[in-house]
Amino acid sequence: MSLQPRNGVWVFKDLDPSEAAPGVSRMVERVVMEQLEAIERGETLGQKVYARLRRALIGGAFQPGERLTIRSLARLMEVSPTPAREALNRLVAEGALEFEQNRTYRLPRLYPERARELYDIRVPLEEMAARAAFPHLGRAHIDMLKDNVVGRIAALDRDDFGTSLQLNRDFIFAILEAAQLPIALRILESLWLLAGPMLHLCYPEYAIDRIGIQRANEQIAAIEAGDVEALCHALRVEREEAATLIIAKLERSDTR
Amino acid sequence: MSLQPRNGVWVFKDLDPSEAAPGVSRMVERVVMEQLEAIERGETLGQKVYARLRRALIGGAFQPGERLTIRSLARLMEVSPTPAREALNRLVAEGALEFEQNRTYRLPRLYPERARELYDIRVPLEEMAARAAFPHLGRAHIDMLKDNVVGRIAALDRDDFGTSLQLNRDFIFAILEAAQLPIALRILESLWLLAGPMLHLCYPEYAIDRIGIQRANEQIAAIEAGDVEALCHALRVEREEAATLIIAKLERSDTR
DNA sequence: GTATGTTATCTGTTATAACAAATTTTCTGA
DNA sequence: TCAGAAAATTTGTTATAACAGATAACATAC
Repeated sequence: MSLQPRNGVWVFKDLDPSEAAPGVSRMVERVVMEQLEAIERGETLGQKVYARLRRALIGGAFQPGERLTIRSLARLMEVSPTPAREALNRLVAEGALEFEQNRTYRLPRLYPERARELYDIRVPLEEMAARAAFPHLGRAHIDMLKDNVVGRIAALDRDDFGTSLQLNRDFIFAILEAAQLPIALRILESLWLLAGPMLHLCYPEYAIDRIGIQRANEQIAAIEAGDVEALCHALRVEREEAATLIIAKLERSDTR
Repeated sequence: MSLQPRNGVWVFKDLDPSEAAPGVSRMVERVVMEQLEAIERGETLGQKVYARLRRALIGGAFQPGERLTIRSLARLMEVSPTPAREALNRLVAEGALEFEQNRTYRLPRLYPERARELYDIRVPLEEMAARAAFPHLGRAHIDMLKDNVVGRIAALDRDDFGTSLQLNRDFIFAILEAAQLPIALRILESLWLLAGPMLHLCYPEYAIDRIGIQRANEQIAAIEAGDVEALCHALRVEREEAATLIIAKLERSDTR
């Protein structure tokens, strides 16, 4: 498993065949070790592959429209095809990958309509969750959110967009998790996964003028003031701004 | 694969061990046939098992909290554990099954909070979809919906609650599909699957006074009148009535 | 050079065997 | 009769082999 930076993103994609067969006994040994390690923490290999692949997808490690194969993923993760296939199937079930007619796994292409739909779903769902979360948001949450914004500003100051995006995600889900709605949370997490490649596509551009920071501060202020409507309004505005930016970007680069 | 009626529902659940081993060669032969058959229509065995199991779950074939095992499902469907496990994992990814700490598959228990959450998610999502669908709803759709209601009344007249519930589902999704939002549709289908066992739990009770028919007619009238707000209002009212009934029922029978 | 047919490789799918952990059953001792 | 230990069974997990279909590479014929 070798990770490499590509276009400023951490990517693990080099399927160099030269390192594919480094002695079977050595490989089996390593697999067994990983297996034990995974079992130690109660995680199956399939879950581990899924988690890694998910992180890679959010991180923008793969190109939209790119094809993924069971065996290459298995080689990459140093497991057998079985858990690799399991991870791919789970991502297909979530909509993060597409399973085509000819039985190939592929990253969805990014069309403007897809971005539009994603936000049309997220906005009402997140608003519902925010309303449910509101009574549970106390001093501890507010402090955490403020720290989060401080961290984001610091990250932006040093052009660390990866950390900034991660903190952006943490901010949103800190609120959503407070709603204590497990089904909604699962859906929203899968929607974040679907949005991942898009966000990554134009995040520096979005973050550069720090409009997101401003919206975050508005949301914090609304929570402190006990104003649900203001929170929902700031939330809607932020998402709509992001959606507009992404859709515009996709429309410019839409070759279909 | 033997189906049997239980509590008025079609169930395939008898795992009588006596019919488990009807001669290996005979079984292999049948599996190969099924395999060829599945490939003919471009469907994998895993997809077939998934589709059947999904239908069974919606139909109320399993009790909430009931445990499912890979091998018993495999025996039941006359396939190997691999596609059976694939189907179970896919249902876990959708939230229709729970995967517990001790690595067992189990149907979620029905608590009032779960029903409440399900409707809190469905209502804003379906309203969004209905608004998106509205411009596409023409004469053909209206006629289809009217036919649907006629069929539902006829089904209720002969106490055919299974058909009535199926037509209820068709009515809802006829509108939702018109929105042409693939991601939203996928989510709403999985939510319908999650709601399946609940609906089935108290459907006759809900259908008996035909309040659903009344709401359906209101929705049709709203579409004919070109009144989006009226459509969404009728939709919200219908879902809220159903939610109230289900939650009340679950609270009465909640042993936790 | 282009088209066509053939071979080789790669693809996903599935059944199977082996393994460890959990569960159930059985046996044993009081 | 009951508690507890031991054996047997069942569980999910994973690697592997075999298979059919799809794709690619290559050679052959025009």
